[in-house]
Amino acid sequence: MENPKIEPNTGQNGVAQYDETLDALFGYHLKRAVNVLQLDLKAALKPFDLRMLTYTALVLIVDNPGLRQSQLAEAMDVERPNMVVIIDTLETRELISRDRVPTDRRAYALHATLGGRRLYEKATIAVKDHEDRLLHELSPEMRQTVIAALKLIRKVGGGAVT
Amino acid sequence: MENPKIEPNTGQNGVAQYDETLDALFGYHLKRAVNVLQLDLKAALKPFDLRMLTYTALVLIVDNPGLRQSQLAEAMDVERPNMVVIIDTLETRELISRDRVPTDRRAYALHATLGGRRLYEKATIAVKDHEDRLLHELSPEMRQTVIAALKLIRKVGGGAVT
DNA sequence: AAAAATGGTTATCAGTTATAACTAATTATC
DNA sequence: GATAATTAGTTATAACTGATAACCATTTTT
Repeated sequence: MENPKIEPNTGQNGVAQYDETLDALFGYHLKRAVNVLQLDLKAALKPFDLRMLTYTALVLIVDNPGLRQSQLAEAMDVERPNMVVIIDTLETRELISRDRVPTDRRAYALHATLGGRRLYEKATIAVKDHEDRLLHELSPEMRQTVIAALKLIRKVGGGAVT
Repeated sequence: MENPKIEPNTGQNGVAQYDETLDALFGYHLKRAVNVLQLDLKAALKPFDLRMLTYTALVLIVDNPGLRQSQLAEAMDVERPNMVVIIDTLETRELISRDRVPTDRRAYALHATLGGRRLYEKATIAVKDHEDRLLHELSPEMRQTVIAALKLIRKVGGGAVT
């Protein structure tokens, strides 16, 4: 009872690599895998000076020209105040523009600039490369199953999934 | 080209629910599902005044009595300085104790108290309930496939997976 | 016209994550 | 055996993410 259970299964530094309780949790595995993916994604986006949030925002703006900030915030599940700084950095770098909407002078319509679209293209290629690299061991059927499972989780817990 | 692509597929507030570029990314789906799970897990742990990090630390300490802080930090992929505050909160609540190691007077051996073990039991039941709730639509085979896929990702990107 | 709601902003705060610099103690090196 | 290098834990600090309250300007509702 005194010796850590980890002993029979230790990493290079004698450090715990396995825990029965955590291993039994689905969410634990999900979180660890996401950590791995995010670390690599972060590195993949670094050359473009983009972070996950700024990349996602750029993608949504390129794909949905004229989007309002509040729509973008809702789509990204980010609070409106936090959206402001994300948009600010993209606008400062002249990747997007905030254009006044004539019909509603409170709102801004977001548009990607030419530079924004170019960066989007290059960054998206890098992101796809990153995914190919990390997922190459997963068969297409496996990927499909996983994505289906993830959508089910979202449906149960988070509301509508399209 | 002006109208946001979201128009044909909008949520209750006319907000983007779908984006082709993001939808094509495995990591995007993974992240969204994790967000849903974590939100629910957070709520499940709240009655015990535990957060994900403090719960995980408690679990590892209960399951591996005598663990050192640095081992715990490495197991949790947390920097040592950040581990200190996590351990502090658990110790302040008398869920664990820091015991000096006679053979190495620099180190602390971490042990759960009786109260810590009891909270562990109750919290773990709540966490399992939470998972049952959110994963009930996933068949056992599906769960197995997903976990296998997640382990493959970790193997490719993050080093050893046990 | 007044009240309520919406779009965006500012300020602020809690939580997570990372780094540098430090003390005390151990291990390695000469 | 003394000195140097390493290790365990700590403190302080900073950047990033995430959430809330309060505010202005402008619509929309009543």
